[in-house]
Amino acid sequence: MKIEDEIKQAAFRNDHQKAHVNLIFTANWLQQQQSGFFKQFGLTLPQFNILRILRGQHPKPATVNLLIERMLDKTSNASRIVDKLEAKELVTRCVCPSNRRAVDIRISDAGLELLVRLDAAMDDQRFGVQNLAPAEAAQLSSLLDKIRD
Amino acid sequence: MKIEDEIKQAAFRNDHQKAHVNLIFTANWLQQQQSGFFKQFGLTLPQFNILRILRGQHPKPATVNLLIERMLDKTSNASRIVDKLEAKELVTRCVCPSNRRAVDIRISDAGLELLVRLDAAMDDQRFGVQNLAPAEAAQLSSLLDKIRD
DNA sequence: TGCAAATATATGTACATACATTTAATATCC
DNA sequence: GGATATTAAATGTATGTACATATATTTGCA
Repeated sequence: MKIEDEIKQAAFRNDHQKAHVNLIFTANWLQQQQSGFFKQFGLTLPQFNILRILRGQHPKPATVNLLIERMLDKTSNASRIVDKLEAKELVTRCVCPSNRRAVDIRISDAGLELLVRLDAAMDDQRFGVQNLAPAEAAQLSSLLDKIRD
Repeated sequence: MKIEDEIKQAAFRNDHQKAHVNLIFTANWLQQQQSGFFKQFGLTLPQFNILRILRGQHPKPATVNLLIERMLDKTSNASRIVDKLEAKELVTRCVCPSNRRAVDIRISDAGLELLVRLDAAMDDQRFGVQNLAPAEAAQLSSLLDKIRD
């Protein structure tokens, strides 16, 4: 659906403003699609992102600092998200032996198993970007890169 | 900067996954740019969005329902955002005379004056979408519309 | 008329975000 | 070696988000 109809607003001032609003709106739409998906597995999107980073490190540990660096949203509070994952026993946390200020965080076996199930489910799930032809997807990435220049 | 470098991740599985991650990342980046901007004026982004809707209605009142319909993020809690705006005396709220279940919300003179200052400041501010040529901005909108089909 | 359903908003709870501050451990410099 | 600065993580507070529930008002129909 065109963005004008989607948000029931009169015309935009120009193509830039329209693209801007469309970008915020669409990313939000995508995030809602996904959070509904993750909820089936008892996870939130940030929790999933952290689990995925931990799998990338596995079997090496990650510190909170490393999580913050790698997270898509750099300003969020990794420490408290790890709290929730630890409560679900999807990760382990223990003081780093070589630097007792830092904390070694590792994905647990239960966490790895959960991600396996998620991978399978995600392959079945068709998120919106699948509506684009491969060339269109590449072009979208290129336009987005330009915005952040 | 290319998205691969931005999030320090190895190659993506395909153009679709890359576009997807890029979309979430970029919209987040934009929102952070903006929320820093609005903070100078003592507002958050959702508060600004609601003020803008109220200005669009002015001098007619809006109800909470109307705000929810018009807001970009439809699931957020308009009632409590109006609480904050009311505390700053940027809006007024009173029971609708013709339907005492509903509440008439209006932007105050102080709210209108704040938006005038914001408009001026936003014209000076160059958000990322300005990096795109007009045709590119139009194409971005068209790609985003396709994703939500 | 009176009672149930629908509507408009507000409130409660859990979680996430943004940002400042605190606590503890380590590094640095004199 | 000891005071000070730096670093890593956790915590506090205010705000926003998501979703369920509560409260009040109006509507509609038996």
